[in-house]
Amino acid sequence: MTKRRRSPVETGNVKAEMCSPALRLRIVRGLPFFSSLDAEVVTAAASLFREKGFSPDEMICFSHSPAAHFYVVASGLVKLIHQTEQGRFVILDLLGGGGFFGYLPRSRRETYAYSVQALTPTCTLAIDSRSFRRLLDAHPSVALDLLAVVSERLEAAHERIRELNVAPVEQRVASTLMQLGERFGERREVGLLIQLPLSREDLAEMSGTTTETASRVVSDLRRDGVIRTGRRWISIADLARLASLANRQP
Amino acid sequence: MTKRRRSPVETGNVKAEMCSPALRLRIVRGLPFFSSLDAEVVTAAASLFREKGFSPDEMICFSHSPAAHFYVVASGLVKLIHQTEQGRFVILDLLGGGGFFGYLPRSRRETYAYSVQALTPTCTLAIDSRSFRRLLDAHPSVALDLLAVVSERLEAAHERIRELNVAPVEQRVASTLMQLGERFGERREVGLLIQLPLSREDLAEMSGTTTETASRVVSDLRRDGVIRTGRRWISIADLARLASLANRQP
DNA sequence: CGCTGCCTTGATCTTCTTCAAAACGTGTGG
DNA sequence: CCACACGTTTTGAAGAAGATCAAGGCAGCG
Repeated sequence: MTKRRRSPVETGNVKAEMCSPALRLRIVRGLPFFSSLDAEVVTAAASLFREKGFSPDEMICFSHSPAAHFYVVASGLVKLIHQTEQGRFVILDLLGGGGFFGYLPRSRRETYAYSVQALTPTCTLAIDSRSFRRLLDAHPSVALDLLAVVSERLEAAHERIRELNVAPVEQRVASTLMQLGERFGERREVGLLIQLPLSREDLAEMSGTTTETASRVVSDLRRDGVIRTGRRWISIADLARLASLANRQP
Repeated sequence: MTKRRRSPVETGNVKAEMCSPALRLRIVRGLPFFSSLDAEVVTAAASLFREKGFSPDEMICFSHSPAAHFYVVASGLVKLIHQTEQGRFVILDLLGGGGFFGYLPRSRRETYAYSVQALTPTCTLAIDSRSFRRLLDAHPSVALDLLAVVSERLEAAHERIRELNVAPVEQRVASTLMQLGERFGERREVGLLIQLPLSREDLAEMSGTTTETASRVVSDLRRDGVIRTGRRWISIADLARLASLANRQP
C-alpha cells in the first residue's frame, strides 16, 4: 500500500457541506434499520450520532483497537481492510452511503475486526457503543434489520470464499467488477460506469490476486472490448460478456 | 464428492434416541439466542419446532430451494456446502449442537444460500419460516443474540477470505485444523483429539485446496510430529507448533 | 519540465493442481 | 475365516496458473 495524493482544500470544503445537520437527520431517518421506529424515536436517536469527516486514504478506525463506536457512512465510500503480517492488504468490503460498521452489541469481541479507510471524502455518523447498546435494548426490532444486512454480508462473504476456492483469477476479477457495477455503477453512454478511486492494487486486494495480475486481466478485458478504462474509472461496455466471464447472470 | 458407506440400521436406531422429546425441550431451552426469553415462552416456542433425524451424508436442505425452515442442530454435526458448476464442493462451515442455519427473517433472499449435509447421525429441530418470523416479531430481543452469532460467523468468513488471499496451502490447512481443535477437540493423551468423520477431501474443501494437496500437508504434519492421524480422527500433538504454522496464538 | 506514483508488460520461477497409479484399510460375501 | 472389492489415502511426475522480479511508459502535479 503506497501513499496516494490528497487534496486537503477540496476535502476540507466537502467535509463541511457533506455533514450538514440537515443531511445528518435525513441520513439517519433514511437508514433501513431504523425504518421500524417511530419518527420521534429516530429523531432522538439521530441526536446520539456524532459526525466526522475524513479525507481520502484517511483511517477511520483500526483493527484491534477498542470497538468504541458504531459507524454509519453518511456519504462517501470506505473500504474495510485486513492487514497481514507481511504488510499485504485484503479488502473485505466497500461501503457507501447507508452502510455501517464497527461495534455490534452482544458480541464477545471487544475490538474492531478490521480497519476502515476512506476512499473518497467521507462523512460518517458515529454513536458510542454504550448508547447504541441502550438504543438496541430499548428498540430490539432494529436488530432484526441489522440481522438482515449482516446475513446478506455473510452470504456475500461465502460467495467470495467459494470463488477463491475454485475460480481462476480472471473470473474473480470479472466477478469483482460485476459487483462494483451492480452496487456503484451508473448507466452512461460508455456503459455501466464505475467512477471510484480504485487502483489496480485495490482491485487486486478485492479479488485475491496481485497488482500485476489484476492489471493484466483488466488489460485483456479492455482489449476484448468488455470494459473501458480511464483515470480512476472503469465502465462495463459488455455486461453480458462480463457476466459470463464471472459465471453469473447479468 | 463420492459416495460414502452408510449404515442404515445403526443410524435408524440413533435417530430415535437422539430426538427424544425430553432432549428436544432441553436443547431449545439451552439455545443461546433464547436465553433472554421467559421460561414459558421458550416452552411454547419449543412446541413449534419439529424434529427430524438424518443419517450420515444425508442432505438436510438444498441450495436454491425455498427457505421454508429455520433449523437448529440438536445433536450431531452438519456441513454447510456450496456446489460449483464443475461439481466441486466448498465447505463453508461445520455446525454442531446448538448451531443454526436456514431461513432468517427480513432477508430479501427467498431460498437457501447453501446446502446442508449431515456428517454424523444428526437430529435437527426445524421451525417453519412463518412461525419463526412471528416468534421473532413477538420477541425481537432474540434477534440481538442471533445478530451476535451471525456477526461472529461473518468475522470468521472474513478471516478465511484473508487466508485464501495471502496464505499458502500449508498455513491454511494448519489453520483449519486449529479451528477444528478449538471447536470440536477433546483433550486426551494423544493430544487434542478431533474425532470427526472428515475425509481428506472434506479437509481440502474447508481449506481451499485439493484432496491430494491436503493429504500431502497432513502427511508432512504427521511426519513432523505435529499431529497424529487415524481412521476418521486427527489429534493435535503439538498445538504450539501447529499454531505457529497457522500463524495464530495457541 | 521533471518528478512521482501508477499502470503495463515481459521473463522467470515457485506453488499447487492435475493426472496417474499404487498402497492401504474396511466391510462384504463366499 | 479368508479373500476380494471398493473407497480412501498416499505418492510420484508433469503441467499450468499465477506470483515475483524487473523495467519501461504514462499521466498528473509541483
